[in-house]
Amino acid sequence: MPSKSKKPTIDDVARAAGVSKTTISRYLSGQFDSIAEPTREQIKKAIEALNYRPNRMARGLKRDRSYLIGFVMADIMNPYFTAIMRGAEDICRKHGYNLLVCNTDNDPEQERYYIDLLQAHRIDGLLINTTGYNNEILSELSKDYTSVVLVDRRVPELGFDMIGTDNVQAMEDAMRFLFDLGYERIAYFSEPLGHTSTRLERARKFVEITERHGHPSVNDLYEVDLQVPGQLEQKLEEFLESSKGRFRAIFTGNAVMLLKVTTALQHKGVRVPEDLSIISFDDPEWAQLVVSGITTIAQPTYQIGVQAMELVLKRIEGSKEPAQTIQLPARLIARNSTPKKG
Amino acid sequence: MPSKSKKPTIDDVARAAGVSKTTISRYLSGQFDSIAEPTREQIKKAIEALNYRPNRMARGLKRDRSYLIGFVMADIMNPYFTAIMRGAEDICRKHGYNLLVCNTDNDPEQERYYIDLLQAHRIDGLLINTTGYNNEILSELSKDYTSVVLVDRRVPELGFDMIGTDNVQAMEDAMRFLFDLGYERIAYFSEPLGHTSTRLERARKFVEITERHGHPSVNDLYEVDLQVPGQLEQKLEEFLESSKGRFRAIFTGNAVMLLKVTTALQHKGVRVPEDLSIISFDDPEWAQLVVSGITTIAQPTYQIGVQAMELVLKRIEGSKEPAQTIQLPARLIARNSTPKKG
DNA sequence: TTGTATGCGTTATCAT
DNA sequence: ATGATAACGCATACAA
Repeated sequence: MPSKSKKPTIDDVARAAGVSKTTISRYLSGQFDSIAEPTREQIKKAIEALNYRPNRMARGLKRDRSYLIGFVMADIMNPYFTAIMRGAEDICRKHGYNLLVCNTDNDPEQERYYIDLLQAHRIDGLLINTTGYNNEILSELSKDYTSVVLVDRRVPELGFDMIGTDNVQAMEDAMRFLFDLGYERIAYFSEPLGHTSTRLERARKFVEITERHGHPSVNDLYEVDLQVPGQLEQKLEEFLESSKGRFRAIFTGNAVMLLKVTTALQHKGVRVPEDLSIISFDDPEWAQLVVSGITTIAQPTYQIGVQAMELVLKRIEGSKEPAQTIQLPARLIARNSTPKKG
Repeated sequence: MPSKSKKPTIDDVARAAGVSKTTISRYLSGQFDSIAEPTREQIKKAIEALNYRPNRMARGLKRDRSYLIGFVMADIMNPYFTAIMRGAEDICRKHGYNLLVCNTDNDPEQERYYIDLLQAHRIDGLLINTTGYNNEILSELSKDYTSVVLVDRRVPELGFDMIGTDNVQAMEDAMRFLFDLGYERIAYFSEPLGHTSTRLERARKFVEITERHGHPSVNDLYEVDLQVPGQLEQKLEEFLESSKGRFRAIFTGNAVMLLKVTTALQHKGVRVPEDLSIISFDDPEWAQLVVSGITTIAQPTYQIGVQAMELVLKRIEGSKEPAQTIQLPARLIARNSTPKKG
């Protein structure tokens, strides 16, 4: 048979079952009690025989629902986002929706492009980890009936549901942990703060706590752009020099930074924890293996994904509750990279 | 204004621009030369004023094209698949398509569920890393005009395009590398072979090469189910015992196994590479950090994703070329975990 | 319990 | 260069 074997439609099924398409439609939407037993059987057989799958584009057009949910993240290769995606995907599947995954590389333009595309697909909901530079667009999106949930990064003025880690609490726990251990000098290495709420919250809290303890504060907040070759090495050297002889630690803002710092340290021949201690946000799978265990702050990534999806689904089902901001607690995992002084 | 601000349609634009919807449609599909300059301007303005986005469900219904591409993988949290996804996504975006990401956990039933759902969305193409238990379904899918490209795992009887790593060559390179170094005993640790072509190819080749060299062969092929607690530790112990005193190495089938093995070894107090050498398929970011560098076989994951997407797009555009199987070369990265004998 | 008719937002055919 | 109209596959209001 030549290639023109198009997919069967509801009309084909109706014909095969000897009833009208309305009845088929009823069957498809589960209104079994208003269908006679024998016809129900007929329909079932016809559907199986034809291997019929209702066309979601047609259904979506009619019902104004796509059963598509957008997932827009900065970097889908980053295990942090991947874990969130995994959680979101699990819930999504359970509810018969599909995930449209988009990668922005933290580029506002790419983000805009994708929001447009997703709008064209008439997504029912959107999970987004926004660059923070497309607020007006996001705001309009929500006016058009699309439920938006902010993931990881917050944008208060948008009034959307938001879910992420409790960064302030996490930072406080971590700093207290370090001070209790006797650290005299702590540097915080972050990617450029920009408009990224996560980075901003952590950095600000770091400065605040560090000042409260009479430490050099701002001077030990290092913003490094990992795209610029040599920048990390230079700032690292800067800190190592200025903190020579002190009981010191480097605190990295995420697993990417941790990997880079650890690698650079290894090249420099700096020993962890003998010469320098390390602690980091995120808990990559390899944290326990490197330098006999790196102390980390594990974020509930999977849970964030799960709850974000649950939130958006609730909105899609019509919930009109006021927007909520959920901050899940992080968990500090002490390992050998942060010993006690002495 | 209350919530009923539905999205503008092509009719709204037509009205606003003072022309018929046909003309708008022409404009949208880029047939500018058959539209007068002034009307073109009108239309442009109207579209911007209304913030109009053509509805892809409607367009899809009419043109029988969804601009959606399915991406069905065993584990979207595994960096191996993530890297592939990243490559696929990059190409996808360039062509105005969207990725529908699905996670199967290697479960045939979940795979079936998703194939169904994707069919309902009338995906134009599918990238799949199949469990190998749904061949008939996949076969029918392709009859219905859906282009399928196999990623990573092959299923010859399906006659689909396939792209992955050249496992045979990679295994040969790695084994020669080890033999040249003087290894007397090599164990291969794989996840359960099942129907997974990748695992089968590597394991078979391992046995073949090992026999050719007069080694114990099959006995040193370990299939371990990581879900079963203690199984890895037990088989590890088995090998360590039986190979005591020999110049030996463990070869792991992927990064997941490598992580587990390395962790277990660390707990056992086995030193790498003093007591035992290690080499692994995949090149996770942390490979260079652990035990002063683990020798790996890096697969061209990003490239696989790129080419897989390019293949599927070519099919969507109508290519009728015979199905091709592309095997990209892997790259052995020698590090300190595999020293020379003596 | 079942069927008829209309419309969802597009594109395509055929006119003008 | 532009427009009227008929599909695309489904859901729904209204009839019977």
